Amino acid sequence: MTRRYLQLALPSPLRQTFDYILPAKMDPPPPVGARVRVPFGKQSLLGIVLAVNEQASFDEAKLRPADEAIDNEPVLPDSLFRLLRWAANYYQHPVGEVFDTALPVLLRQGEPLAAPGETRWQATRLGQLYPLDGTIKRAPRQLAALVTLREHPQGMIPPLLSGLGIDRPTLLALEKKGLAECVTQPPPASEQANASLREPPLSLSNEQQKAVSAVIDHLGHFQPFLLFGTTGSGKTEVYLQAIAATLARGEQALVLVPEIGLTPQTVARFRARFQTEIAVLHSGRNERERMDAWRAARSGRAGIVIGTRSAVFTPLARPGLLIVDEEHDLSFKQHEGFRYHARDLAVRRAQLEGIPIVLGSATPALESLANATAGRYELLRLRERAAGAQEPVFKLIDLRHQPTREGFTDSLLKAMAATLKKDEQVLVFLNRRGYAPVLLCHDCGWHAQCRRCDARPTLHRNPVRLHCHHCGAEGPPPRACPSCGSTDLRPIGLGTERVEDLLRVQFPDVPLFRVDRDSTRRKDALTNLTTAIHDSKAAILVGTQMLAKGHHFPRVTLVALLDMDGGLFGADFRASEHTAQLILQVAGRAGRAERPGLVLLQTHQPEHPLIHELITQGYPTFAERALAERRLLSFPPHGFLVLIRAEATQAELPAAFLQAIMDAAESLGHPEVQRWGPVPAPMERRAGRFRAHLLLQCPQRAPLRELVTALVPLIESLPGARKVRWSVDVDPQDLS
DNA sequence: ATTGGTTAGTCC
DNA sequence: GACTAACCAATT
Repeated sequence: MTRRYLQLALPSPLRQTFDYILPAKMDPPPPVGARVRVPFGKQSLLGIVLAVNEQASFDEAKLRPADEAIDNEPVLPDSLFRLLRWAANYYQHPVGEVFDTALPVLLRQGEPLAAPGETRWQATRLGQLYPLDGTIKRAPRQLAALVTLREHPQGMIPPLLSGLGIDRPTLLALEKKGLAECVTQPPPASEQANASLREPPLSLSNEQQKAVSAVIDHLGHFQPFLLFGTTGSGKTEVYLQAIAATLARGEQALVLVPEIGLTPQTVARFRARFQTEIAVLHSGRNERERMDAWRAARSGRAGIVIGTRSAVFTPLARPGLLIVDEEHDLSFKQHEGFRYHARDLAVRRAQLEGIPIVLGSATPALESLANATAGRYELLRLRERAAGAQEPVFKLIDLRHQPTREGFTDSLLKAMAATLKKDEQVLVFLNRRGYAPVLLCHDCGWHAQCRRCDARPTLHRNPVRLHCHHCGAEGPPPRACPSCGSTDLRPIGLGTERVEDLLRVQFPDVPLFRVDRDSTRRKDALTNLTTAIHDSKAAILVGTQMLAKGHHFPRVTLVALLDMDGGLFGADFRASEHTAQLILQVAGRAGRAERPGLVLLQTHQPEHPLIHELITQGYPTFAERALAERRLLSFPPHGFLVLIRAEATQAELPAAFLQAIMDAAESLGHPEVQRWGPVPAPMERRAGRFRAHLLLQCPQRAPLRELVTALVPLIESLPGARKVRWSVDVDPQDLS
């Protein structure tokens, strides 16, 4: 009798799999994708079976037997299992940690796959065909049990079986012979996703109808769509009707939304339309709630699954449609650990499942636009705003040679007063929270500096604090200048708190709502603010990008962008793309109902081609220009990037380590891959650690992937690898 | 001698 | 990452 071996993915940062002896008691062996408990050093860990092999790939004398099988069926469907293995390879991340990120915490701790009552016993294929007059005749109880199971091909729940006098040992004996199995089965039709609607669908414009039909025509086949529709053009209704068709086929839909976009309003809109159970997955839910939602999705009970980034890993019993809303949003990329991009993985998943995927945005990522132009995605345009709503009008206010009061020009204040007088609302956007970004000594030029970062802490007023937004350090501001003793310390620059103060003086009788991370920290604060805003007539809303995403304020007719100049000249190659997206998102808040909107942009650069082209020609023209620039530089999507980061408390270590990587890479060939660095990170010191980068760049994906695949094992064996924190970021979203 | 703190190596 | 054996240095 030859020994067999389990190849496992274990939750460990080591980029390898581990082999264990398959103990005799595990018969039949756990299937690929099942959880197994094993000893690991002095610990006991749960691993995922990647393969059952006839041979070990490790010194057999050192192998230990596995302890216990947790499941007798795979935890994930095959498509998802393959997605995760592919992702571990693509993102060069340890496969064990990849599975760890993808599975609910409770499942990783050994919680049963099925909730109580969800397991069913059934005859296996062999059990269906097995001759009843053969050897089993000598085991009458097993024979009777098998006959009963054969009569119930949809499976039987344990209480029903014990009611018929069939006990567990008998069933286990049948299982051991491979004649019966205990599985978590899709629930019977009565419990399955319900396709009927609670409320009738809205009527569609021609464009919307075309989009819905295009998606429905491809149900059952892989096809990516880019749904490019301006704010208010009714993208959500397209999703809803495509989902309705998916449910009608008895299939499930998975909807990914940005972190900030998963508001109770979003979920409420889905609940109002559909009869089916909706599973919701986001960071605000506790582990028990996540586990329940995960099970509802996996069992097929929930027809719709809505969630943020990590929900892309939710198993579906009958996958039918994938949707990524606001697909350009940065929150789809994980910025630590397993640095996956949920939008990209969603496309890959749709391909593995053989189902359509819709990427929706008013301001698509340049990558997605390029994919549409290249014909890899089918472009669905929604140009008209719904129900007669009009496009907002943009106007630039030249900040040069103009007196400003705390950042406001006179013409802006006048426009605000006029709007408020009509009982309409004004939205003032400034992407900087706190009171002022700098605290400066007027006598000697000293300014406050974070002790652990190369950054200035932001002054907050309520409570009065100096707060570093990069490392979280905070403390009271000095009462006198530490350098010269002067008490003339002045806040320089604008944050939302300061704008709030100024506007309360300027418009004392108008309700003012500030919406940023600080004002919405308390539970339900955001909900309370939005309802208060909806209940107000004239009002001023001051806020950061939190205001720009996902919320509808029908009374807002004037949007003021105080200062977008900062974003335009950011060092990062995506800075202008993100700024353009932000400008249009904020602008999209204006005039959504029957009232037309006005958008005022204050800028020192009124002739800047980006701003000018964006507001006169629109996003597609801007995108064309931006894509042409990217092509010249071989930046994404006309080239591919891998960023290797290193950080350490000692200043020289990161650069030295990265230089060692450069030297190691020398012997690996692939001269077509460009290497930049090592260079210090844009903010060299952050949270007390010095940081440096190495950028690998190549117009083609393949050579870059080959180089990185060969390089990562070399990095791991480098002597300095344990002295610095390092990471490999495939397709980095930013180069900081 | 004992404790505490760092370091290098293993984990199948 | 978790764990440990090995080492060194300061503390009793």
